[in-house]
Amino acid sequence: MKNNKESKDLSFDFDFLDKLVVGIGEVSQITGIPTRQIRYWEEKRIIDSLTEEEGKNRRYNYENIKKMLLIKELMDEGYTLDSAAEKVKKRMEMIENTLNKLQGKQL
Amino acid sequence: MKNNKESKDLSFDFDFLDKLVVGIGEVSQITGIPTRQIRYWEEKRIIDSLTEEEGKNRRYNYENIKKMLLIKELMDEGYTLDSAAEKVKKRMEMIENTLNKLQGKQL
DNA sequence: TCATTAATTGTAGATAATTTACAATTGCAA
DNA sequence: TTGCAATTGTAAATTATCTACAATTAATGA
Repeated sequence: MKNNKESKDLSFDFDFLDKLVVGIGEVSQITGIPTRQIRYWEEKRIIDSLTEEEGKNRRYNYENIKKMLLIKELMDEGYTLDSAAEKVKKRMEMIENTLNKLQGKQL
Repeated sequence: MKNNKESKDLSFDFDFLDKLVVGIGEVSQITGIPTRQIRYWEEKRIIDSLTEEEGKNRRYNYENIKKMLLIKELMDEGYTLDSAAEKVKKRMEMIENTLNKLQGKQL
């Protein structure tokens, strides 16, 4: 069953999350990770963005942001950037699953 | 019971929504409302933003964005801007309630 | 039809935020 | 102390947003 775009009650709002795309400044505010560091992670291909062309401003979706937060968490626990990034992949899959289940239930 | 910041499973993520603050460009992308129109609505005090000082870039939270979407919906149904804005207030309260309930239950 | 008001749209010039690129710095482990 | 990982600094260019003033379009009532 698809998420009904017309539903007015919007118990919660997965459509919103789907459309949610933000710039690097906002990501930095949300996550507490400095913009400089976000660019560095991207440069190292630890994370990626939705940015269309180079030179244009970077864009991130919920998944991107979530990934940064998870990596940050692990690094605070002592992981290196690379190992954290690796570990996060699996965690992301779990989250993806959880979200899908919730979405399926339409809350 | 407070939302536990440390919870790793993050069934869903109300902390995220709380921190979510985006610029006018993103709001425009998300809602489909042109930036020019968003500024106009703000000028008319139909909506508001979190912007700290004038001249700095506008910032919006989830509530702000939701309000715009609701107003847009009503105007599509034929309401005038002012009457839509008025009607939306009540609807916002209902949503606020729903969200609070969900948050209370921790999903 | 004409005037009036509501709603939106256009844009110039100034400012804010982000970009890339090159370089320096810091911390840690061998 | 050498080497690598991770981060940080910043200049100059570019992109995005800002305000302010004005024009345009649409609906309504006289």
